[in-house]
Amino acid sequence: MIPLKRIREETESLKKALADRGEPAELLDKILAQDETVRGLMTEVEGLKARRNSASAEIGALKNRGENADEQIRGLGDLSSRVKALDRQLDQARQALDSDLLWLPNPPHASVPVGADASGNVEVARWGAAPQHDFPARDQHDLMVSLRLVDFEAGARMSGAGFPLYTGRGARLERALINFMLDLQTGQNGYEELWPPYLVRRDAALTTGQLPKLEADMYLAAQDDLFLIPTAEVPVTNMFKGEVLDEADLPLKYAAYSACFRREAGSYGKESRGLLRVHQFNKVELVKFTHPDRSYAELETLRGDAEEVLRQLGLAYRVVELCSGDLSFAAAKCYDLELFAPVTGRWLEVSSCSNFVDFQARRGNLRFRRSDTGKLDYLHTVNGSGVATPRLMATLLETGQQKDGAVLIPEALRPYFGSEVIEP
RNA sequence: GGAGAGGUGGCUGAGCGGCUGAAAGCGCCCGCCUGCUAAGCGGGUAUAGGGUUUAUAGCUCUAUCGAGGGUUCGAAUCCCUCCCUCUCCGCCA
Repeated sequence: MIPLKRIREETESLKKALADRGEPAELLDKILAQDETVRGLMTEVEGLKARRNSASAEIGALKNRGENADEQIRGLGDLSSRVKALDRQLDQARQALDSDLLWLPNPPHASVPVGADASGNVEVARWGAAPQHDFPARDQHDLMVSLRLVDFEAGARMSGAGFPLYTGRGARLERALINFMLDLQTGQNGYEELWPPYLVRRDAALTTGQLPKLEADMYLAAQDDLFLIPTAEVPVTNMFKGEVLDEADLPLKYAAYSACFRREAGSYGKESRGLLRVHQFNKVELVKFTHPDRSYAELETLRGDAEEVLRQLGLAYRVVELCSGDLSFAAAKCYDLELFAPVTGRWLEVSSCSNFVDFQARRGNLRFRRSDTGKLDYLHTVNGSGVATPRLMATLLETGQQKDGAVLIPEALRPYFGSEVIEP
């Protein structure tokens, strides 16, 4: 949420920032016009209210002295009904304005490269090298099927395409990955572990920016009007909704495992083969509540914490800074971590590390008290996956496969998986 | 699912038609005092928005006691609807 004052004062720079995102300027103009209307009505109704209030105070004073106030009361009824009518108009105008404000995306940070779409993204780091297999290597899908790690057909039978059923060693490998990542983040990286609810209320999804714009991307449990979380970011970011934190406690760092549910409407075909794009998946999410002055520094370290997962597993990856046109709705700046899947031959996004600055904090009313001034201020939220498992498993399998059809498990994962190899 | 209680400031908690933007306590800030610490004393301390303004200073107005509606000249206080939380019972992993 962008404060109105800023929209008024920095109209032109905001228009440019939104244009960089590919967002048309009309919405901003509409908001400014509505703001004019609201303020005009406000001035009018507040003047009337001031008159009404002072007249009422006089009546109160008279009555307290036991005097008659009938004369003063007469005539105020008319004023009151005018106030009521105007108030109604004002509410309407304000509601229209507020709901439009919720559709404005976060303007990109000054450091974000300008670009129209993913082609404008900038690679900022690269690590490791994927193996060159000197045998006919299988892709992630074929490996999962032949090693019976995932039963895609059975999953589809019960839930439809995109709901993988992990079986046997596949289920164990999935569990190993989750435990490995949680231990890493809660251990050496110092995050506190959380295990959040998977269903959230509307207002929680509004905080993080899924609502109102991205409602169609989420599953809805209609009977109770609860959304299945697309990421643990949603519940975790809301854990301090409406609360006031102490400045000295910042930053707060949380690592949360959750299942994630995404409708991914309209994205089928080659992109979704195997585990490349699914409706339900597992993920360890990292969330930080930070001081406004520190959020960009915290974004860098969070990105490092997510990268650490990939490094310890010895997988080749790159870091891509998203350009303005590819940023998600709520993000001001974002790095994607992409694994290289050697057989599929593509870079696979396994994490988005974003700074949302005060955008989510304003929507969710997440505040802290400044110790120097004693004043309330919005904190900043930073989060990223650390990381999502499906493409991680896919890359792990493609990378670790051997000539004989077995898959070598990375050393860091062996204590969790309980074995160093998946035999054919 | 059934029955009851309740939602007030950073927190606890009074108030139940006008003198209440809201007692008291805690916390926090400033000052005093005590060789350190603790205690004590005095003062201050809600948020948002509009107007005015060079000003995020000041002044002023308005709103806010879960949300919305109603009664009234006037509502934290009375009435209605909804949301949420808690307790007990039932059901269930």
